[in-house]
Amino acid sequence: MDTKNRIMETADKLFYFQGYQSTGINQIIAEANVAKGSLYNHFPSKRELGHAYVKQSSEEWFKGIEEELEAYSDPTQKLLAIFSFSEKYAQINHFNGCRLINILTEVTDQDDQITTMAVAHKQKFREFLYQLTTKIFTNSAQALEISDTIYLLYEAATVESKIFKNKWPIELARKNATQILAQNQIPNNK
Amino acid sequence: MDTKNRIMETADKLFYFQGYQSTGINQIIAEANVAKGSLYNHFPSKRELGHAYVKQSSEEWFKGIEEELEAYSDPTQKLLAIFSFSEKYAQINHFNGCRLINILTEVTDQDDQITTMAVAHKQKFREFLYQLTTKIFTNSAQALEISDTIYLLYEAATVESKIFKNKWPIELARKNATQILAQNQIPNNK
DNA sequence: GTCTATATTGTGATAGAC
DNA sequence: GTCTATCACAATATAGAC
Repeated sequence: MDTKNRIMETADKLFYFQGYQSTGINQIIAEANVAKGSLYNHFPSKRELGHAYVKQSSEEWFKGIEEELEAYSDPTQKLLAIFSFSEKYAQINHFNGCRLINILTEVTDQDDQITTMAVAHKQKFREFLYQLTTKIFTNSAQALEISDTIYLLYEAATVESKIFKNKWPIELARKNATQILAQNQIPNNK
Repeated sequence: MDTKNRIMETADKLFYFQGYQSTGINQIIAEANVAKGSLYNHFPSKRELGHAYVKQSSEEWFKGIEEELEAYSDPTQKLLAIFSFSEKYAQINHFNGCRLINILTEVTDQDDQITTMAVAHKQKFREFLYQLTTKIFTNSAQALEISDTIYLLYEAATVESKIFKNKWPIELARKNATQILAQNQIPNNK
């Protein structure tokens, strides 16, 4: 593997599992077996490496979600499949939560590009859910309310499964999302 | 105000708004107008100051919740009042989220006392909600499912209002919690 | 208890040889 | 492009005067 990829892989592991602020350049170059000069050749600063990490984290996450949803054609099933992805993601990542939320919490500067990119990622996810939901509910206000509720449930599932190191929040979020979609989808034929 | 309180007040402000890892001892003593020796007289290490911060954050939060709920006697109204508290807390704190979740994300060591205390805080909140919910639903399994769902909604509201710097997640969480309680509370008289 | 001064280690970043 | 060596500065923590 080439130098840049070794740096990125090590940075991803350390930024995510050890924390962005708690991880120094020295540790990254040591574990990636790269000289300090080489790192600064590819990334002019730690912040720029952070930007690359955030960009990659977002892209990989959406890639994973889209692959998971590919298996379904029904929008309701697609919407519920996000919780299956959440469970897989959590298991692979030892219940360490969302890369974007984690770094957003660590970088408190609102004007920092890391913050901007993380918020944009979440906004993109909300819109992704809304697009799926409008295929089920034609009323756009109702669709937005339902898609954002599913968004809240998904996010809570991620954060709380990290806190408790357990998948119960994901299961419960999925159950609630299922009920919400079932309640609203078919009008009561009385 | 005495030295210890000045340290605690400054530490609270900086740990919460600037971040625990991003805040150094030097900045705390400078802004609190205290000498380094004085800080280390009261707190033997930064970690111990962190423990005190977490303990105080948890106590203040529960105090705020309990004061908010005092106004109501009906358990359903009490449960919904947590979202009114959330809104007040968010507004006072400039949508900076939960002190416990934030520091939990920054301190990645699972064995650290800060982590343990933050998880215990969340567990205590879950039990608090469960106790209120059992007053409405006698079936304990159903009560747990409903109380944990409200817990998830509350947590998502806090985290997402921090991300978007907006109260819409709190309003939406409250609306969903209202529906869940209404749907289950009164059996359909057909 | 509070202060000044200092010790020690680690940080992000740079210069220049190869 | 990658390396070694080194910079200036900030981190946590300690020693000892008052």
